[in-house]
Order: sequence, then structure tokens, then C-alpha cells
Amino acid sequence: MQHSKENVSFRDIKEIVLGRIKDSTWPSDSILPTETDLAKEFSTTRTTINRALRELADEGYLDRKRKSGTRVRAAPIRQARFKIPVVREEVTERGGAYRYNLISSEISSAPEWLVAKLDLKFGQNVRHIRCLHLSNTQPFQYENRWIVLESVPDAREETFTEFSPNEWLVQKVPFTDIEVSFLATRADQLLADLLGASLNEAIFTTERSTWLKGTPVTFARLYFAPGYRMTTRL
Amino acid sequence: MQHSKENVSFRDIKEIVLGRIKDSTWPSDSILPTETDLAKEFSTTRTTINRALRELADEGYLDRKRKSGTRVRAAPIRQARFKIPVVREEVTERGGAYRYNLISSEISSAPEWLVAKLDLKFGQNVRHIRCLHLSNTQPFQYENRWIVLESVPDAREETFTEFSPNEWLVQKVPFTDIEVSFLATRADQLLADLLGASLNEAIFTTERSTWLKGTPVTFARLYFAPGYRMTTRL
DNA sequence: TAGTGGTCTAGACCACCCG
DNA sequence: GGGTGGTCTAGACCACTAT
Repeated sequence: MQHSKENVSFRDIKEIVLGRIKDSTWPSDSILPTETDLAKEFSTTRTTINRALRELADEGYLDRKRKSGTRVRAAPIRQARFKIPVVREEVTERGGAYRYNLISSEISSAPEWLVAKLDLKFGQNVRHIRCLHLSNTQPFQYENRWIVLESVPDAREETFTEFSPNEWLVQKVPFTDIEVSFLATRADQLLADLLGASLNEAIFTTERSTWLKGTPVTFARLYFAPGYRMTTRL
Repeated sequence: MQHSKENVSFRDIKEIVLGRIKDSTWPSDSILPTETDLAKEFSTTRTTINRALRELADEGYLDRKRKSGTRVRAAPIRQARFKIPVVREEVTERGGAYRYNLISSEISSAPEWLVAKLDLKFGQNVRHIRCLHLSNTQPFQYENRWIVLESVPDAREETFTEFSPNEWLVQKVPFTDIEVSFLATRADQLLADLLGASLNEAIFTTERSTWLKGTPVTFARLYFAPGYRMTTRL
């Protein structure tokens, strides 16, 4: 027989509020009571209510504005979160033994499309690396990468025979901004050979551009072996 | 000459801490001072420090555990957030006029792969809808969807001539869990015709499974027109 | 200009987990 | 067992913005 007087947690509040949204106690576009009123209703403080509502807003269920109040979003913004993994970890997480093969590594002047893509100065030098990441003996991902030498001078000497540019960069070079794109690529003969795919097979592809405080660092295209899919629950 | 004594904001703290991580004042795997100590250092309260560190942990930079303290993540978990858009909005956001064409809609017993995918009971009935979403007159997305009738009885009568199943479901059916996958599909002749692609072109594809508290609601494959890419900054 | 959320201070108790 | 983060209370001032 315990009649405990536990505190109400912000998690409880979240659940209750979400319940009232789902059962239309607070229908779409309606305005919730103020934080102060809710705090009274649940015998708690504004701080607790605030955290609950803030997180729900962050999750896309509510829209909050000063003065106008907290409104139920008509169509909740469902959002997915993806981890951007390091290849090695992705391979080992899937239960494979990670291996790495360098295909080529050379210094050249940045091709025009890359200049445009990263907003480089004309004629800047880049190191171009192509390599393969394997899971056991199976190709897992083909990486085609360009590193801006002016931003990463160390990459001039580095040969990338031992470590993949992926890992090397993570270790050596800080970055502040990444742009990631996901797309599909049709396999030409080269890609097919590298990834053990057949010609014309559809290849899931990621592109990453990286900057350090506005300075372009690197651009990479990552081609995954056939059958790869990126999955998330929300 | 103002010598204001402003409060330190949790945003300031976040920035400072992130700075110290990036310039290796606090290198990878090192342990940060306790919240109490940091509060002293910045002449603020634990509450403020806590919020800053909590958010940084949430963003993947820190790892926090009771008793052991707050540790700098060796490889920050970079993560991307994607909105799961409603097709209509995605089209209009890209500046197109949204249009919708129903291709087919019929009731049948769930195919075996779908039974497995959604963990259905054997022999359950589903409504199978195929339709096309257009931007102006260009195909934008081909939708291939199955709705579990036992979970969504209203879908038995609905013809989906006017509204796409996408919008209809958002309006009518609540859901709690979604699983989203992204992959690449090779266009067969049908897909090529529908999307205005050529045979064998690589098609960016999304799969979504939806449940309401454990009960399967619907499964959809969404095929995007050639050239589509999903992009995010982080 | 007034109402609402945004955030900070100050202090407290507690849960988890490492040693 | 004890240290660290997790969270709550209580109260205050402020910033934004609708009216």
C-alpha cells in the first residue's frame, strides 16, 4: 500500500500531451494551454512543462511561438535520423572483417566540376584517391575522393596505402560542415567490375562534401555494393 | 562603455566546449570536468552546463555516463536528419505544380513477401494501389502501396481517385512507428515508362513500413524520377 | 504594450554505475 | 559506497511578436 507522491517527469508530460494530440483532445491547429496553466494542471513547474513541450516541438509535433503560444502541427514533421558511419565500423557492425585496397592515388589540378562543387579557386591542386572497402573478401564500397591540398597539405605526402582516406581524414582533419546527398547510379563496366555487380545494375550512392569553416576540404563519392540499403526506424 | 554582466547562455557553453574539443584542449577520449566544476569555471549553474552538455551529447560529440562522467567521443557520431515529406509538399517546395494520377487500385490477399515484411497473419486482405505523383506534367514519383484492410477498414471503400493514398492515410490513420529504407532500383520497362526514364536507369527508391502500436498498417515503395537526390547539411 | 515562450539562478534529491 | 549525471522545484527576468 504505497501512496507515493512522486514528481511528474517531463517524460510523463510528453506522453500525456502526445496522447491528447493523438486522440484529438487537442486537434490539429489548436492551441495548447500556456506553460503556466499546464504546470498548474499537472502540479509541476514551468521548467518541466517547458522541457516536454520543447522536445515535442523538436520532434515535429508542435509549433511554438512566443506570444501566440503552442500549436498542434497539422501534419507532424516526421523526421529520420541517420548516423553517418565510418566505413570500417559499418562493415564490422554488419559482422564482416574490414579490409582496404588502394586503387590509385595521384595529384592533379582540380577538374572543373569539382571547382564548381566545392567553390574552389581555379587551378587548385587536389589529391585524387580511388579505393575499395571490403567486407571479408566481398567488395563493400568503392570510394572516389578528392582532397584539397591547400586545405590539407599533409595529404601531399600521404600515400594512403595503409589507411583509407576516410579514416586518415577523420583522424587528422577537423571539419565543421558536411553536405551529404543520396542518389542512385547506374553501374558502368568499371563500377560493375569493382563492386562485383553486373553492368547497368543500380548502385546506391552517397556524396559528401566537407568544409572547415567555409574552406573546402574534400569531396567523395561512395558507391555501395548491390543490395545495400540504408534503414532507419522512427 | 558598457561593462554589462550578462548571463552565460547554454549556447555560449556549447560553443566554448565544442571549441575546446576541436582544438584538442580536451582531446578524444578525455574526460571533461564535472558539471559542477564547469559551472564554477563559467560562473553559471549546473542547469545551464547540463543543457549544453546534454545537447552536445545528443549531437554526437560527447558520451555521458553517470559516475564515469562526460567523455569526448573519439569519432563524433555525425548524423543527418531528414524530414519525411508528404509528396505534395515536396513537389510544391521544389516549385512544381502537384498532380496525381491513379493507375490501379484493387483488393487482394496479401502476397507472401508482404506477409513476411509486415508480419501479417496469413491470408489477410490488402488494398493494392499504384499511382503517380507529378510535378507539372513531369513524373516525379511512382508509388506502389499496400494497405492492410483489417487495420484500416475504411480503405475498403475508398477509391483513391481524388486523393493519393499518401495524403489519405496521413489524414485518416494514425501511426506510431515507421521504418524507412533507401535503396537503388534498376528500371525495368514498366518503371522506365512510368517515370520517363530509360531502361536500366538507376532509380532512387524509398520503402516505408508503418505500424500503429504493433499493428501493421501499410507498406509502400516510392520510386523517384531519374536525377532525384536527397540532400542534407549537417 | 502585453502575453507567451526562452532561459537563467539556486538548490535539492535521486538513480545509476564504477571501483 | 560514493561520485556523477538526471531531473525536479521555485522563482525571476527577458525577448519576441501579435494586437
